[in-house]
Amino acid sequence: MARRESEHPTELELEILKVLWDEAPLPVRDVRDRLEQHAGRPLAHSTVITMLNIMVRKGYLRRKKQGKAFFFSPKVERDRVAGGIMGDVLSRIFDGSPAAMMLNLIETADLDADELAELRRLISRKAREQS
Amino acid sequence: MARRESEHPTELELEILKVLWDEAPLPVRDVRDRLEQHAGRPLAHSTVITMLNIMVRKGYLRRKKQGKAFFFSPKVERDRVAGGIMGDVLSRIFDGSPAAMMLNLIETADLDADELAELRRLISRKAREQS
DNA sequence: GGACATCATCGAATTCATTAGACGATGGTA
DNA sequence: TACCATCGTCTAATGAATTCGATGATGTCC
Repeated sequence: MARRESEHPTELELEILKVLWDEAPLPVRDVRDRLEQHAGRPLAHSTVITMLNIMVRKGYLRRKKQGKAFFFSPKVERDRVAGGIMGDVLSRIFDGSPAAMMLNLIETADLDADELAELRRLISRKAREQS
Repeated sequence: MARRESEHPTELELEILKVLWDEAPLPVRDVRDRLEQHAGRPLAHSTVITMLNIMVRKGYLRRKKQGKAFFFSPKVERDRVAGGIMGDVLSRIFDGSPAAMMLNLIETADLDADELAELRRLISRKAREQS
């Protein structure tokens, strides 16, 4: 046996999603251009089509014919994908402890005073919402 | 062409690291047992050996002969691996914005008041350290 | 010493992710 | 209409991750 299909977008899939979250629907050619510009990823036209079709099959994208070409749009929300990946990291790396994850974040990411203040603000707001 | 080797431990590699972070050095047989017990991952003996050797090659583990069998130990620290993965997610998913990452964490992970309070405490402490 | 249990090496099979060329369809244009 | 630019499908190659059997080396015990 071997590995099962990943339950989250793979790296290239994520790059493509980011392109389409920024702007959609887009035809293959434009996706290809933006991948090269923004992600520094020069790919053959057919490579991009293949990826896009796979992503449609996986349910990440939808496609619709406009004129003679297909246009692609995200079918999954950015926050949902991010949340899925975060939840995965949370359980797999930090054994489900948000505090451990957060601690690692504030130690690893090199945060300045403003950023720390903003994080604290976010937490306070969340705490108020809950009570 | 195809994908380059992952710069972080893969899923199975991470399971193995977790076993060895808990207790090391361990011989293959014990690693295998713990993978089955803790991670619900029943693998053939040779499979585990293969993985362990790959991980030695990648620099994740070191091995030493004790008696007739090899014993394996982590060569990378838990915090460093976690930090590497977090940094990767931070840049790839959240475009390098810790605040965005944090926001997602506190929205996604279902945190109670105590946990929120602890997170705030962590941030305050970090802020004090910096000033 | 010989049988049996242990342990590691090697090679190989599978599957997913990535990459792209060959080829055919289609529509516009000279 | 004949040619060219576009666009999509299909097929296939490569490599990483995972999985394990066959095989051989090395002890241990009676």
